[in-house]
Amino acid sequence: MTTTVRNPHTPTGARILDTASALFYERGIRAVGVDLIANEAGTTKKTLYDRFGSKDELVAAYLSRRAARWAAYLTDYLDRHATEPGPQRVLAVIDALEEWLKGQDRGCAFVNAYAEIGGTDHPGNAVIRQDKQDMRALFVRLVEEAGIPDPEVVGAQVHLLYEGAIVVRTAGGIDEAYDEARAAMTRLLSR
Amino acid sequence: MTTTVRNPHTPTGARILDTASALFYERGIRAVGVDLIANEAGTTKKTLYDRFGSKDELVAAYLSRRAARWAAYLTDYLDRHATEPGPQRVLAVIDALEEWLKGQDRGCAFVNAYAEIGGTDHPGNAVIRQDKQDMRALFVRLVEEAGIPDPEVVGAQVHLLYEGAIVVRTAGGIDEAYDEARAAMTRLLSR
DNA sequence: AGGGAACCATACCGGTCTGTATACTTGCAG
DNA sequence: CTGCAAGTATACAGACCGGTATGGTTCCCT
Repeated sequence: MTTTVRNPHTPTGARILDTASALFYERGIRAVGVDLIANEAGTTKKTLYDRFGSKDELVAAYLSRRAARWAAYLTDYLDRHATEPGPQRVLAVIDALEEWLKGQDRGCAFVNAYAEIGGTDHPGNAVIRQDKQDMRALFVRLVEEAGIPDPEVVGAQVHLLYEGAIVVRTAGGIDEAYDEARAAMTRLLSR
Repeated sequence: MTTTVRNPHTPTGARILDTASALFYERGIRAVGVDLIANEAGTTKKTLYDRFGSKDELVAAYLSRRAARWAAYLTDYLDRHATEPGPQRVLAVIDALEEWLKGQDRGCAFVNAYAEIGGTDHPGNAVIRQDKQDMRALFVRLVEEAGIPDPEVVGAQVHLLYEGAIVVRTAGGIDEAYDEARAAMTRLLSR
């Protein structure tokens, strides 16, 4: 009897996840079928299910990896563009976001995923919630390191501006959202 | 030859729209099929298509009516709870939102719809964009009536907090989001 | 009287959905 | 050399998708 431990970390598994990630983000989760993913990845549904077990778990893997990639991108960006603690380092999160989403109009992958799976028992929901809490914690930490009073309060408020800016920019089609967020953050971080 | 002008404003048409609205909001657009809508509304697909022409147009009708209802609800709420112009009337928009979404976890219908149809030529996209622009214009007007300088700038900033609060509250599961938004708005509206 | 809007019931269309089954090949590690 | 993970190819299951076709009934307005 062989227990066939599911291991997505194979060359084809990686190709499947890459393809699925691009399609899920670009078109939405329900809009993309496993047949399409397998074809575009140059493999078969059999292998997809051998690697990921179900579409839901593939979706969860997509969200997890996107969260990890964004975290890595953001950390790197901050270290390269705003080394010193201070308000500028908080604002630089918006710079990183703008760069990360440049030329795209699909907004936040987690907000989009929540629209499709929120309120269900889908394994992706934990990832979504975690991403928002992580972003909040990051803002609190940056505000604290900037030596600003009440970092818990101010960090949370700045986080709201960050999330609002993505929504307004993408769903609202308002290009100035990022600039507005930086200006509002500057006010909240002052004194 | 009869030109059969499509008119959704019939008793059954209203029932279809009511049913579809509840299902679309609760489960998402692609997750709900026209068969289910017709059954739940106690009618047939034939009548659904006679009234609305296509699923896309039914979705657009759902979004349009939700925008109209929220606008009416908000106007009424403000007139009853914060008659006088001033910062309190701006904050009351969050009160109204909290009441409007009370006991629900599906957040903003327009953000959710954008996640599923954004970037396509779906007729609902115009409604989504319009809703965000209307909310922005409302905030600018309320800030202006409050006698606060730079209402265009401050109104836009307050709008970011509003949109951010919905996302953080629902997708992030953070209950304090509304309180945080009111506190941040108070700071942006001061002096 | 008659025309048409509104509605119900049912069946069908081609396609897509997630997921499984069967059977085979390749390459590597003990 | 053998056992197994990883992969390909193809077919199928059963449900559901949006949308159309056919045919009939009720009721109102002219």
